[in-house]
Amino acid sequence: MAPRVLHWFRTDLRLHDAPALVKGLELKPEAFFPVWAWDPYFNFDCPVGPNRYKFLLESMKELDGKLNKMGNKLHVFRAAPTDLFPVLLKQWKITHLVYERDPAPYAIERDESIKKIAQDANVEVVDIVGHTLYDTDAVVEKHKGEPLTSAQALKSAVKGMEIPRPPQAPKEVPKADDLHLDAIKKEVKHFKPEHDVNEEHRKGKMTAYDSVTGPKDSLEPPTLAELGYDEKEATTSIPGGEDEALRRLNNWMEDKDATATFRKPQTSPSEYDPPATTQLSPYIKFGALGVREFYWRVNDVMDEYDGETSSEPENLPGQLMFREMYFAAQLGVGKAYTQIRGNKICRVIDWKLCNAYDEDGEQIIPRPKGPKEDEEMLEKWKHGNTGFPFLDAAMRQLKQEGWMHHLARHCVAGFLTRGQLYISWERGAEVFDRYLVDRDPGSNAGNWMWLSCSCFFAQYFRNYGMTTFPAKYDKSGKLVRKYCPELKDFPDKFIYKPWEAPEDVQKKAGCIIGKDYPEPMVDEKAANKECMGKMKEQYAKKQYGDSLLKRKAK
DNA sequence: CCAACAGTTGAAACT
DNA sequence: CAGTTTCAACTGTTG
Repeated sequence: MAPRVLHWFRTDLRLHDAPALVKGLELKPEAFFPVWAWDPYFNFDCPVGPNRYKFLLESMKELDGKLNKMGNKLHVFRAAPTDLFPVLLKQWKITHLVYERDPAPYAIERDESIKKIAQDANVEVVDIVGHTLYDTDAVVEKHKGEPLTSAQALKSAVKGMEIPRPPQAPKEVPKADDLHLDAIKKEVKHFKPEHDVNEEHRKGKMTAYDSVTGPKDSLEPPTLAELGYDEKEATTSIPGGEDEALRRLNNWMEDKDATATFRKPQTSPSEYDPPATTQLSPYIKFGALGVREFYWRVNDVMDEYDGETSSEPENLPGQLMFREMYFAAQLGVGKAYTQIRGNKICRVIDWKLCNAYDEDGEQIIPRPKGPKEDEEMLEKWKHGNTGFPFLDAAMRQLKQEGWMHHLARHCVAGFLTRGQLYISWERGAEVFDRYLVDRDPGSNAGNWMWLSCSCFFAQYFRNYGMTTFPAKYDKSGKLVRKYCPELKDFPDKFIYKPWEAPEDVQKKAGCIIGKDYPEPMVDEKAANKECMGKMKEQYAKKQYGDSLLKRKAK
């Protein structure tokens, strides 16, 4: 029987460096069906703001356009994959289901179900590594099945493993044939949400799931309006799509000095136009940029470079290695990786506003509110109203652009958790999940554990100064002047600490502290001292998240 | 087993 | 006075 291939796009919205796509095409299918399942899980169980949707939709649209030129299209269905695939496989007489492997816990569980469905339908599943540089399963196996928690451990584990060169982008794809949409519409279960963690974004009516095939059987992705989101709130200036990803990559690679001598800790978090880092993370997240393409392009530039190059972990390949490490940590821990409870690598600290669980150990969604005072502190942090200009600028940039420089993420994360507010990193990760365009559960939860000294990093007495840290990179307060415009006329001297400016300076700047911009919400030094004392106590317990489960079992 | 060391900082004490 | 060095509430990895 001639192969009939369903290519399931998930982490690979691209044609270049697409090993799974190439593999499917090598089967020489008589019919080829590119599919995207608009999965309710990502819409109702994961926090997601308008910017990430905008970026995703642009990336999907561009890929769809490229497939159109080759006489095909990206067929978007609005259903849970487990409801959708049994029907598609049958109606389209699929012989091979092909996809790029996704090493996140939700994806693994989902794909296991899909594999069973495929097996029952006598369909061969072809899953190919491509979202990561290394095969994450192999990395964790090499580490005796344990999660990896250091760059060094990753280095040892991947010794001898090759990173393949990316394959060429296909120039043509076979056509799909009869879609049998009427039968599909009849057979696929209609989805109704039980809960919705994104209510705060849905100002309009949510019609996205009214039909499995979309309005007029268009098989288009839902618009922001269909999701009930306000399009005006999608304010990011980072455009989605593979073309833009490659344009940005090429642009960076042309600057051989910057590429070959890149040192992350020395890049300024105050630069925003353009930023001091590559800002390629959103593209990698959705697979608009192939990570192996990025890796090899950087490597080639560094190989050919005459001068002295920077080294890991500070250089560009080193950044990608952190990503690999987080994936390998996440895979080793499993579903509990994004929370404290049940997470064996995560230190238990008596943070405020931790996740809540019912008697069966299921997380209660939405989370019941904590003490009013704590919730108010979280809100101030979330919306950039803490009274610390650099922190507020960074948080407002996050909300507006869906992106923040890595070192600014350090600064705001330190403040929320071990630095000043002593609020659980779970809350911080949730806010980042909501607003980041590049949100990836492995890297995001991983970095939050790192910054809160819950795992990966332990020197809790190394703290970020809300005024000193930004000043190290930029005395002029560029980022503050851009994202906290009410402070833009303060002199440099006071830009990170306007509350210290004398009254006449505040008047001249047209901004009275406590009226036009908030007073600092805490005494930075005093709060930090208190936090460090608590961290010392909590560290002495030497307790990890898996112990919370054991106690429960008794 | 132990020692050395690295780990995306800050502040104070130094040249 | 600007730039550099040192130490400070620790832990995990490596040899």
